[in-house]
Amino acid sequence: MKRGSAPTMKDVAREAGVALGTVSKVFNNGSVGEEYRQRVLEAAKRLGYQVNSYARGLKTNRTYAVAVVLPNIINPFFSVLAQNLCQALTKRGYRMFLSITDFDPEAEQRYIHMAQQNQVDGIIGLTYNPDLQVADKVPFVSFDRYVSPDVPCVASDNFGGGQLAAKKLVELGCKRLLFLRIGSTVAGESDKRRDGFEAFCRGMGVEHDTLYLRDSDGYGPFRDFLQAHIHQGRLDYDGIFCCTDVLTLEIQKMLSELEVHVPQDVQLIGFDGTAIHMGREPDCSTIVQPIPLLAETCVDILLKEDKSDLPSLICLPVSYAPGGTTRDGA
Amino acid sequence: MKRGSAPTMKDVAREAGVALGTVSKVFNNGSVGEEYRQRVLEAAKRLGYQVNSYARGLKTNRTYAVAVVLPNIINPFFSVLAQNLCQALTKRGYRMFLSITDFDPEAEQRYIHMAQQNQVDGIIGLTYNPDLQVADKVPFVSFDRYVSPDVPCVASDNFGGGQLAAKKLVELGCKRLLFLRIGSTVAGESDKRRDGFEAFCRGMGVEHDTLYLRDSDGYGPFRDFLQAHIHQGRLDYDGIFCCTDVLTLEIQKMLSELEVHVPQDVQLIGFDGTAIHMGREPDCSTIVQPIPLLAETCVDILLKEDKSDLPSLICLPVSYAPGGTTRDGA
DNA sequence: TTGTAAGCGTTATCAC
DNA sequence: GTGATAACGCTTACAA
Repeated sequence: MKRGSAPTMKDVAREAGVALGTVSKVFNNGSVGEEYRQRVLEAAKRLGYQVNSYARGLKTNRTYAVAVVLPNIINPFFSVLAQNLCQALTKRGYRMFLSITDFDPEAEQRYIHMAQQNQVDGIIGLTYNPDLQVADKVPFVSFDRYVSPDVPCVASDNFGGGQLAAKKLVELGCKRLLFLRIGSTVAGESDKRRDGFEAFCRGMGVEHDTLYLRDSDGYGPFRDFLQAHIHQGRLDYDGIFCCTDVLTLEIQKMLSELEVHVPQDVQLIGFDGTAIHMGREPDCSTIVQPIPLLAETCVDILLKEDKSDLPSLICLPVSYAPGGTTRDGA
Repeated sequence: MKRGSAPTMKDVAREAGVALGTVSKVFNNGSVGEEYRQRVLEAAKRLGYQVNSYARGLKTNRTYAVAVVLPNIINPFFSVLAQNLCQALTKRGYRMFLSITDFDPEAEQRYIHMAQQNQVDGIIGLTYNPDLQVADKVPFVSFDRYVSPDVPCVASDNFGGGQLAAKKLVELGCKRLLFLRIGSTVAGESDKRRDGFEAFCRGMGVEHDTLYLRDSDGYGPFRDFLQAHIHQGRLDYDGIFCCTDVLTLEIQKMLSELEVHVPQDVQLIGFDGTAIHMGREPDCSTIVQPIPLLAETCVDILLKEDKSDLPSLICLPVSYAPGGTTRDGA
């Protein structure tokens, strides 16, 4: 053993007085005589030996590492997702190598490239690059976004969630509904929240409007819209479905400034339910995404050996949770 | 090139009609004739070649990967820290491999082991295992916790922060102060928040009390304590320093239920200021930890070539930010 | 400047 | 069941 550098299998073999191959077998659950196995294990412990996973990876082409590419982990939804992905991977003996893109399409592409170069066993990505190039050499699962026909996409049942939100509001007595959304210009699964909402309203003949903003617009237009729809102190709408919980809180704040009372004058339902997965009470009444299940599903699909019959879209069920912004007691 | 598997340098060499070593030099900025370089680059592009970093790592013993070990990334402080660490590492050409311990000392030890086995170039850990074993083979930087004499620890100036909080409250007119803390039983740098607070109060002759809970106690005792210290509708204290912003919000909620008004009747200062690093308004008046700087510092120290003159504790400066729970306008 | 060849620490294939 | 030996894809002397 060269001084200063870590011990290798060779060192262990010499220390234990066995052949190199025998040591390898011990660390790979091969069949080895019990006496030899003990000798090897003891020698390894004496030397403080650890398998060099890079050498192993070079040989086996499996690295037990998965790259996760996310816009950030500051947004609670992303951080809870990241945490659940990490745990799901760990449970299966994989390590998570995390990249933060800050919504930059070029960074997304760069990280995907890097990940491939680093021989990861797979990539899970939540990306906004409409023409993302992903080599089909390494398995890829996309979260909430369609990438290409052979890239499976995992998402919540956004359409169903939109329907559910509208249905709940109607059940809670609302007569005139509003859908509020702010987000990326890039098309994604979550756009279907609106589709589901409108489908339900149309189907039931419920009056409804929609305000659809892009991130760059900021919240200002929401305030203007709400203000313009207050007549004699009353808001024209008695039920609002917001595309995220974060937006719901923001709208609630605006309404409070406009002296419209939640949930007496108007009831609010958001989307995500992240707080629930953080062990907290929900911040608002909301459609809950099954984040732990989403994470497990991403990982399962990614690591599935048989890539032949991959579905191209997997929608997971959402649920409703009251949280103070509707008139169904928490 | 064997069909189905990725192209290697050998394939590129053959395709370009040059020797293997030449290809290697091209990808390592060695000196290669311009004509050869072009030939190699083109051949590489044609084949879609990417350097296999595992093979490279095996040879060079540098993997450009750093393990980050955190209790979770759901707590906003940790998630902002993780994000900043990730960015600091990326900036320097390193990848972040994240482990979530959920405060489990055994998991901490396990991940440290794993990280070493995976030949990372270093480990940054925020751990609660009082007798963590970390091989001195791989560089380790500890966040907020003393591990051993030769493991550098990076933390905010918690003592100074405690003093600053007390000083601010006194400047804002408080006469009788209270320090509230809940946290781990494991000793850490953040315990010094109390020390600094008390040192200031003693030095200035300010009346003060302290309530020091462990996580397992829950928030209940705080409520009892506050209730017991309300006489004729007035709280005995007019200034409270809470050990985190999360606790501050919790206390604020309790006080509101007890009909004590913040900041009129009592002023609150928290610790962390995480919201500021998320681009939000602070949730409460607070002592702000310089999270981006903390992350940069961890990474700088970890990757420092010359390990000879490592300080054992690096304290970074904190600052005060008003946020509505004190009587200095936001 | 370019090519050759010897490893890096494993795993895997064989003879034994 | 055990032990040589040849890869794996790359870097790096060293020779040409």
